[in-house]
Amino acid sequence: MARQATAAGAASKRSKAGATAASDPVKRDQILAAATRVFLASGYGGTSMDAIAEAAGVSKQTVYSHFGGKDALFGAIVRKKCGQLLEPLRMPPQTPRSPGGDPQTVLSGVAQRFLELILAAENMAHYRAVVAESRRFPELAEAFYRSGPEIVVDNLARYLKTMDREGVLAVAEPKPAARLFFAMLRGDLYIRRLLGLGPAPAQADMRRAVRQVVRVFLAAHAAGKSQRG
Amino acid sequence: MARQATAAGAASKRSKAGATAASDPVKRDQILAAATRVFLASGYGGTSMDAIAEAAGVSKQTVYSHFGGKDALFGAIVRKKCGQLLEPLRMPPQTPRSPGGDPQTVLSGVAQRFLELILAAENMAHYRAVVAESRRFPELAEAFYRSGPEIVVDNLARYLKTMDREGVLAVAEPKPAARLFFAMLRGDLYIRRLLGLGPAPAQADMRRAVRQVVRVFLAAHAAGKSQRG
DNA sequence: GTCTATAAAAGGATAGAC
DNA sequence: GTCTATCCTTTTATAGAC
Repeated sequence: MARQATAAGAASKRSKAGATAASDPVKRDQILAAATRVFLASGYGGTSMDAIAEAAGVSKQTVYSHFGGKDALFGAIVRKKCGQLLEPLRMPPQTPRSPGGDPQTVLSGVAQRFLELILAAENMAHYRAVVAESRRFPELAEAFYRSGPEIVVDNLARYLKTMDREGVLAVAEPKPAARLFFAMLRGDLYIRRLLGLGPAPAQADMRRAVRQVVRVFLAAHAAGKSQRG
Repeated sequence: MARQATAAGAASKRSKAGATAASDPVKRDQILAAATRVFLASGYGGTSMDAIAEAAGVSKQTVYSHFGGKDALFGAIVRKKCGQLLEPLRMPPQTPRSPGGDPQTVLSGVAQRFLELILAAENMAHYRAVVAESRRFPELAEAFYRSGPEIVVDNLARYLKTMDREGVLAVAEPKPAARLFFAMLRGDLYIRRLLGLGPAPAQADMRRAVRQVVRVFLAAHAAGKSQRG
């Protein structure tokens, strides 16, 4: 567990405040990267600390020095990936105003980027691991939900609210509508990949899915209607 | 117990040809039931054969006699649950013709039953296990897909095709439309339960979700439109 | 701070009595 | 056919040299 306590009369190690056990950031990143690869490839139960140490090119003891144990290491890699989840979506300058373009264009862009994101192999593996261990690590499941699904819904809901106010779309309940929009994108392509069935979908498949979703969504929320969802 | 055997000259057990290893169906069901509980509660990696034997009230050797090993046992319980997946949906007499009622009623019924099905705790755990081990057991993932998602889509697509032909709905591509319908139902309620967040959804939540999905779906496929999805 | 070597425990699978 | 007892590998975690 690495504790400095016990005989600490007063500041035994004055240099570099924290870092009681290990501090080399290079080794730490090596371990983190290797652990990510192995954990996401084989799952929590299927991964041994030996495998991680070997993949990282360090000794097992070094892994234990940097992270307390298997649970903590798994938590660290899952949390890190949670933090990076939506990075690809922040590429476009994300200006809060001037969304640029008609709703169909905007929604298609959002859908396309979201679909690519959730279909990426690394993110699929991450989701698989979080779901699989959601009982053992409930706090990781919650961190994931808040880092991904919740944020994209909030962002889209804000946009939909604006469109409704401007009379461009009819969206009485922005958040449920946004949730439905993303649910539609987690369709057959997604489930099949999650189960590891068939090859990765072609760009054409993804574009077809995006078109279908946007079409249905817009049909339900055309301006002038008084829909609630 | 207590058998004199050993000295049996000829045809010690002429009765019951097969059954080289084990045959007691009661014990077998005990093991299967216990294994289902433990595997679905703790996952493949988190479950030990000792735990299964104890939960079943038999010795570990008996477990090995009935099923070859851990992998085979896991496969057996997953396959069995795959076969039972859609049983609740077959309750209504499932007459191939005369679906009875307007599309909104029919679709609402389908949606309600499907939502209850996928939100049931046992089915959630089953899905979690299949997804988690889809790398180690690809054939189980495929069996699941064919036992559940594929069948419900085919059934709904057939109905939609009929409605399209009768001019009640406008569904140019029944299967993609059916896939989208069920994707919409795997929405926020579903994801949150899959991640173990919050309590089980109330009936009111489910009905609200069903209403939203059916409303959006019907808006997109109202008769007279020439939608493709 | 990192490595080598080892302790301590758990888990999958099997042998042999009855 | 089922149980008890055991084998042996794997795995988590730690101790001690440098």
